[in-house]
Amino acid sequence: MGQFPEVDPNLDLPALDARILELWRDRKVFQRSVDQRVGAEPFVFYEGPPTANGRPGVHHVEARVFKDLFPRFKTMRGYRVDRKGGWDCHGLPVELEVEKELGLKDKQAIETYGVEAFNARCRESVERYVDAFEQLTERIGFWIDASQAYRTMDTSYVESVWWALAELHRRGLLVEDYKVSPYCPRCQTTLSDAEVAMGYKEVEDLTAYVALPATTGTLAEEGAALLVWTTQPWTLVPNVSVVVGPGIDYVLVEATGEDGRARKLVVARERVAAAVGEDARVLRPVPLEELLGTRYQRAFEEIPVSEEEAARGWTVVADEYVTTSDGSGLVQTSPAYGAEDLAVGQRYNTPVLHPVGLDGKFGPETGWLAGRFVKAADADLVGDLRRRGLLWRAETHTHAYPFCWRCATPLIYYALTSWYARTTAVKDRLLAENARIGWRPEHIRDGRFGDWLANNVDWALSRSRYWGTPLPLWRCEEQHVTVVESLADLSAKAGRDLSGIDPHRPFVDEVTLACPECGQEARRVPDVLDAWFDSGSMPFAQWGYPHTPEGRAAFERAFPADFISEGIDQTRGWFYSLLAVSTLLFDQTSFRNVVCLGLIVDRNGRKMSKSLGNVLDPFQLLDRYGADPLRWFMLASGSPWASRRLFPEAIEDVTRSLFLTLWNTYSFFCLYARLEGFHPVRSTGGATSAPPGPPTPLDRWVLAELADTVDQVTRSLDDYDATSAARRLAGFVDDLSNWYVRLSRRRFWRGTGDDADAAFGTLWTCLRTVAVLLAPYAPFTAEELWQGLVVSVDSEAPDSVHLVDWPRPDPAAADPELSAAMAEVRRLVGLGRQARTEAKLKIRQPLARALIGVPDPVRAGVAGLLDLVAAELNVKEVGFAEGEAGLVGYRLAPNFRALGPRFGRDAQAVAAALRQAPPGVAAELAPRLRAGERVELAVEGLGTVELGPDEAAVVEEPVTGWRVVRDGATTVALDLEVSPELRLEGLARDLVRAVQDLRKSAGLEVADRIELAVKAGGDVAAAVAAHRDYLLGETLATSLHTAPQGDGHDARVELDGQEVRLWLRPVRAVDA
RNA sequence: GGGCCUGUAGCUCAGGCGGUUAGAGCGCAUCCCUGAUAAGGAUGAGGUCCCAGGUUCAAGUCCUGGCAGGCCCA
Repeated sequence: MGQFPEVDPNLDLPALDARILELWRDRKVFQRSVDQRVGAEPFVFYEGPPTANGRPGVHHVEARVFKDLFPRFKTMRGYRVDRKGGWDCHGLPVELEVEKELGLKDKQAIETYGVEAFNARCRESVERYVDAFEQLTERIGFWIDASQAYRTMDTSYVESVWWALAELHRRGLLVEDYKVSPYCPRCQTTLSDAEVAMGYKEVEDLTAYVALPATTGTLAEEGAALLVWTTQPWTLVPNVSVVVGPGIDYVLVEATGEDGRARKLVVARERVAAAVGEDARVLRPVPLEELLGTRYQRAFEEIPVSEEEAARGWTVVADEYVTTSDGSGLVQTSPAYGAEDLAVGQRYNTPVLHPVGLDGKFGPETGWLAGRFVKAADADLVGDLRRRGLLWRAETHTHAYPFCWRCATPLIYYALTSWYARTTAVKDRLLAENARIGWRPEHIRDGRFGDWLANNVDWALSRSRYWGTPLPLWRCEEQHVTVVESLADLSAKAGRDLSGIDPHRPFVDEVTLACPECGQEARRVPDVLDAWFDSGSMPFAQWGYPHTPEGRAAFERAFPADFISEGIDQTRGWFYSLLAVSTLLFDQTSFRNVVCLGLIVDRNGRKMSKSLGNVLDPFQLLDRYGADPLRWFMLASGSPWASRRLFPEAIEDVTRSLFLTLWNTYSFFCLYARLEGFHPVRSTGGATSAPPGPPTPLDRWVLAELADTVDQVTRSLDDYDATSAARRLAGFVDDLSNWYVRLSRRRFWRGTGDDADAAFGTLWTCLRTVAVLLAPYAPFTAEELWQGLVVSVDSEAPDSVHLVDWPRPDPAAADPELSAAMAEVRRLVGLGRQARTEAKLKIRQPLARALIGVPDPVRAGVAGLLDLVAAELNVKEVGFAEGEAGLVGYRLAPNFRALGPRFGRDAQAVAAALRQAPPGVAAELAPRLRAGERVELAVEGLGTVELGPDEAAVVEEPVTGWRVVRDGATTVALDLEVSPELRLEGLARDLVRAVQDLRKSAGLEVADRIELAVKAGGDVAAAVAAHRDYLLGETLATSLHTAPQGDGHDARVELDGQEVRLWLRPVRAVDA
């Protein structure tokens, strides 16, 4: 058997990390931790692929640490947890990164540069950033198999996605539709709702109330105009109808405008004051029937229209979506530029004017507007309306407007054709499956995510871009669509071998097919796929399903996932795409449990962003503090799903309060275990265990706390609650260090008997178990402890903590009564210290007696621990006040839990009577209540009331003239009298202390023996004489002189008002 | 404008089912202890538990309405 290591009391975590990383590599620990569970029940984890379009930030550490914790925990619990990495490679973010690098400004520039070269650069960019992510992954100890990582750009992955689309098409769930979408004119692409959501900004826009003169009916005869409100004046150019609400009351009002001209306007009754003005005069109601079909003058007539079109448009129609929450209650429509507008246009068969180009600029048919970006034309358009007398009022209006989340260009709503996944067809199934998912936090299920699903709309999949999975759709002149589901399928349909082709643009664009229906040439639909569909397909696409037998087997083994974890922003990103894709294809959710994570923000609660300059570089933090404190911070502070403030001091705090505390305990153990030759004993089962030395109450207490910690940590982690588990574990480490070890120190010195064995054995068991519990959280520190505590002394133990089985809670060790009693003891010690502080009597001065009072339920437990109180308070004797005749008084305390329900509003009166019971009454009632009897008490306003022992608690208190300190029902009375004997004893302790200081400054080891000389007079000399053995024993002195004996270390100290001279010299080992 | 979350000490955060003394850590001040020592501990100051109503014998906790911040969506 080896020896425990020498431990450097200074903890250097970054150096420790490097050591451990090497150990893991050498011993292939990750691989073995998975392999040793061969045949075990699988626990399935899915890696949500990060988009490799930039350097990783601290938020990536957050997600990756959670993705590491639970798989490690489950592995130790006996599951087989395969962890396949993954990378999201496609999509606009990557393209934008490359555009920036190449200085390309728009799609035209990309075409000129060449799609093949552009996509090659995209591929390179992705591969470059993947490297940085892999470094971070290793550095933080995130165990995931990077060598087997799936990449959404790989051929087999693309083929799987093609299969998915083909499958949807077969089932009629992939359709093409003409639809208005949020559109970025700079990127020249539509955006998904999730993308739009990322780019809302508060802006001031010019809004206009416009008076459109009626040209038919009674309104025209009266010279009235329709008042419409728009936040986007440019949409009046392609306007084709005005919509009113069927449930809304309209009126005709007369008012004078800014230009001094009186007008008659049709407006919703509710909106008169807001839209027209307080002084508007209501002339008459306008019934809906009168309004409907009324024709009006176009606001702008730049765009030529045919007679036929003119006949179908520019009339008043009705639809439910009109509200009176703002505007005038009359809404203008331009079907190509608004989703509701298009719906109304289709319903009433209005013309569609589509004068805006893909670049967001007005086309040539718009006359003076041609070539202008629509949003930039608003001001001039309003000016033009004013000149022509059609403007009622214009004003700026602050509202949230969507901008392109990557390039910050204002989006416009724009009609294009797109391919859609018909998620609305499976909406009920989405909702039902969502109900089965274990969400952390739970409110996401019915709140944010459930609402989103309830309002589900079809998923627009088309992107008019370059670097993405090409839509596997080929179309001929006759508009017949052919769907391809693999390269083999493509080869067959194209009539030549294309199995080696890169399934990206431009290569697949060049492949043409003979249409199976009509034989004409079919060309690929040029769009690529929304990258969210790629990542949502990972459950099967990561295995190349269903194109190979191995892929099919792997998918079936690992579907659905037991656990995923990502930022809460993925609710409408990956969480949705995963659920939607798997429900469409397999009619079930692809994940059973999901832990959502909040934002990591700076110390002021602001988002970290490059522009604010408040970004923390994870690599710098790791180099400075090591991985474990950062991991712990992510896992243990606050709520994972709330945004959390991260700054260096927060990590330093973790280091100090947890890791340094643990490290001190560990180095303390190793120091004395080496010194005293302690070895854990191997039991027959092969595992080492604590020796069976008789445990002290303190030993039993700490083992009970340990058992409770194992139990609670296990339960919490089973429940995906990392934070509660971490708090319990940190609490135990604190208890172990600052209570168990502190009170047990002397047992580790010169201790070879049963008591020392029990102490060493207990501490070793605790530290060893902490190492195991800590392993999923802080894999580096846990490993270091395991190596030192176990591997160094037991060659047959697992050679890594990460190969160890998770500890089972030990119900036999749990002891809630002892825990409660010890908590009370700690409260007593705190009160005793307070008494000493107030009396200015330092702990080193022994005192004769203390009397205590504690609540009845813990009394028996505390009785067995009184020596701990005595030792901590340096008091000779501690006793309950009860036995001391004349030294005890009683109070009665109300128990509201019992009194409240029984007495209702009189409970307060009963409580007061109890509290104010005179000492004599309390003294008489107390013993009877304790004996379980019911007693009678006079209560003002109620007469005599009978109370049971559960309704009134007895509090006993010392009533001496001593220093008394109280906290609730806990009381300590200290006898402050210092007798001459106690004084000498105190001086002896002072002297010991001074000698120890000298030993320390002389550089002696803790076990060195010394010759000692003390030159002093008066009481100090008397103290030396009276406590000679104590003095020698405490200072490891073999002889005591009254004067220096030659060379040595000496010091002068002042004790008891006089100078004392100390001298010492180490004794050679042979002399001892 | 809507949905959800959050609001407790100077700072970061705990506070099952409502129960009468609201806690911890950090920071600050004053001390103590020291054979874990470039550690450890104690005591103290510091709180209208965001505000206003309500329910209740009893509200940090439950309800309603506000306010502020965050996230998501219009």
